[in-house]
Amino acid sequence: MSENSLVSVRVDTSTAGTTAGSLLPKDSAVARVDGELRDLAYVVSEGQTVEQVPYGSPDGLAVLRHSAAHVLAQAVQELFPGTLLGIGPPIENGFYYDFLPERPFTPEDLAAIEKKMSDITRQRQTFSRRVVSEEEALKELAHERFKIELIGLKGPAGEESVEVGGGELTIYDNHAGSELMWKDLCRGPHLPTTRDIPAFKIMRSAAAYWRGDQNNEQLQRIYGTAWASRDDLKEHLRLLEEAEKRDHRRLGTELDLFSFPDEIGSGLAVFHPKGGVIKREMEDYVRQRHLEEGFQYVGTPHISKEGLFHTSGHLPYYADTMFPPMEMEGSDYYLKAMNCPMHNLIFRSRGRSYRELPLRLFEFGSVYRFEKSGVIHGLTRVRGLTQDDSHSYCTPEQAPDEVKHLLSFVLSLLKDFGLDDYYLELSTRDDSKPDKFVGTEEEWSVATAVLEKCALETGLQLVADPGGAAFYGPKISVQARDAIGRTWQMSTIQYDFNQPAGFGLEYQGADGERHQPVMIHSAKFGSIERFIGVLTEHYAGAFPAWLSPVQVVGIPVHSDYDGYLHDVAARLRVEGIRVEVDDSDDRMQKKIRNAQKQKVPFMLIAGGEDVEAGAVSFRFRDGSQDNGIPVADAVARIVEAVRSRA
RNA sequence: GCCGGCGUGGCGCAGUGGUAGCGCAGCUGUCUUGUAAACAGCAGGUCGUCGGUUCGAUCCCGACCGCCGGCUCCA
Repeated sequence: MSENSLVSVRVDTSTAGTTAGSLLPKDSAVARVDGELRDLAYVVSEGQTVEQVPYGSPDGLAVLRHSAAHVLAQAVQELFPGTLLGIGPPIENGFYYDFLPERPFTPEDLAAIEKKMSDITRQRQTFSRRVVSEEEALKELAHERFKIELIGLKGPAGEESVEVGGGELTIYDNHAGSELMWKDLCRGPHLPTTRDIPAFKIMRSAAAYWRGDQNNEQLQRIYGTAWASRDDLKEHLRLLEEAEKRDHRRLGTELDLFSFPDEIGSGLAVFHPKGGVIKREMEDYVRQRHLEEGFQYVGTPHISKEGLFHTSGHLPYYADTMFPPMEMEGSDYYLKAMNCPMHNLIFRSRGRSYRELPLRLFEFGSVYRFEKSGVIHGLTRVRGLTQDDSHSYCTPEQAPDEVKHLLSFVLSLLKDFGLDDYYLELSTRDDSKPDKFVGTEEEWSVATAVLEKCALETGLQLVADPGGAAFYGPKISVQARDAIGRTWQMSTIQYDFNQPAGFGLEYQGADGERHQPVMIHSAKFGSIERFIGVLTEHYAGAFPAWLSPVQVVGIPVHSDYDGYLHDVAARLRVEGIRVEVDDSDDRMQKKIRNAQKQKVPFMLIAGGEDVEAGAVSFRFRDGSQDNGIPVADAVARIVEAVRSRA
């Protein structure tokens, strides 16, 4: 990321032997010397190129966050002697450090730790780098068993972590004056002193498995955020607050859209009338679009005898994530976790001709997945969900066109729901775990090549996801970015050569022979529930008019005009508009406030002036107004806004 | 599933070893005139569930259920 405007110095005879920092402007966090990040204290030699790495640059931020992580660890060890260190890398927006304390941290502990960190930064302790041999490192860090483990893991050059680089081992010492305050195994680089960390804040503590493996010991992780300035920190905290206001779980309650009654069970949502409106509008629209795209609407039950899921191959693989079976009349019945097996039976219900292909079946299929208790999250991770699920049965030759067809269909649908910022992900099999995937290498590479080619043709960014495939075939997924930049897996398109074989699916070809079709699985929203959750956050609850539970609220300036607005409402209602008149005893101002809080797209206000003119006055969600609009025009305007899905 | 935190009227929150309050919402009444909160009164909770400690538990302890933050996982 070396930009032209940044200072770049070539070391000559006169500057050789000085430090990198002495050649750079004050706002440099570290230096880049011949492409490598170095401490500002790095002693340069002739012929080297020294570049500035400002605090606000990506590398500068990573360094200052890493330095903040060190300060955190130092604070923790000063307050809680005996606490062992894990790792402490910079991450997006901040940093964390993992610890093994004698007892987990309390909120009070975190406050004390933050205060101690401030003390350390005020002391202007220097970070100084020291190269050590492996023997020295093992000796100095003998009491830190996690660090010892990392030293043991030190691989050849190229395999690097924040603790141990590929080449040499280094320890960073923190000095206050000449006194050694603390040290940590670290490859660096760091800011010159603890005082140079411009702004930080401790955010939360949580548990994390050592080296990310749930078979390992669980450590206590402390998360912090750190920035190049106080203002940046404030802005970050403001964004977090903003995100919290958009949280679909909160908006779901405030807007009376849905809830999760404890009595039903974890991860099982009920949609209230207002959420039901959104759900129905989405479903109606998507059903219509599927019909237009050549899909046939079908219906299947929620449960099945277990044999079906053995045939599909799901049961031996995914019994863990299915609800346990119910025994009835000598058979075990399972709640379905996927719809494809049942669609396969529809395909197989009679002989099929090549003339019917691609045969496209579609339904809103409700499935149940026993997600682990800790992963359930609002509408985005539930145990009962409805997929807008389709299966296209086609010849292998037709498969590429069908995938392309589905991709463009999916993308146009997302666009209609205001999501137009996305990238694709290609999930492939993990060759090191052949037992998790069914089918031959040949089949996988054919299927993967088809998906990859189609994905690349969209011109969208394509990200690899090795090992992320379903057991029966590779997958393209659409990762959509919402209004505040978070990404969500929405649509999926999967190429499956396995289930057609398992179910013995076949069609009669033009040659009179029987052939096996391939099937392309696709969910456009993914799950209706998740999509509603994502849309809620994307729009911060202010849904476009066509999806709004209440599209128009009539607000009389005085109760004398209730009747007039009821007449206006009736004219809207015959156009299919969801309209209410607030004829309660509240003042007009209160009614506006209520409608505003419910994020109603159109408020129609009427007083004496409007009645005389046969008009109404618009107030929009953004607070702007358009007064004295003739009723016929107002109706037309609202109808148009809804019809155009604007 | 794991670690930690939390669970008080519909919602948001106080609070205490001697069976509970506030704001909003609700109901009733009096009001209502131009773009984000009129006023008054009333009603509403066996303090998540089940055990235990105690003369006595919403408060202390345990289990379970649920929620939250992470980790792991996500066909």
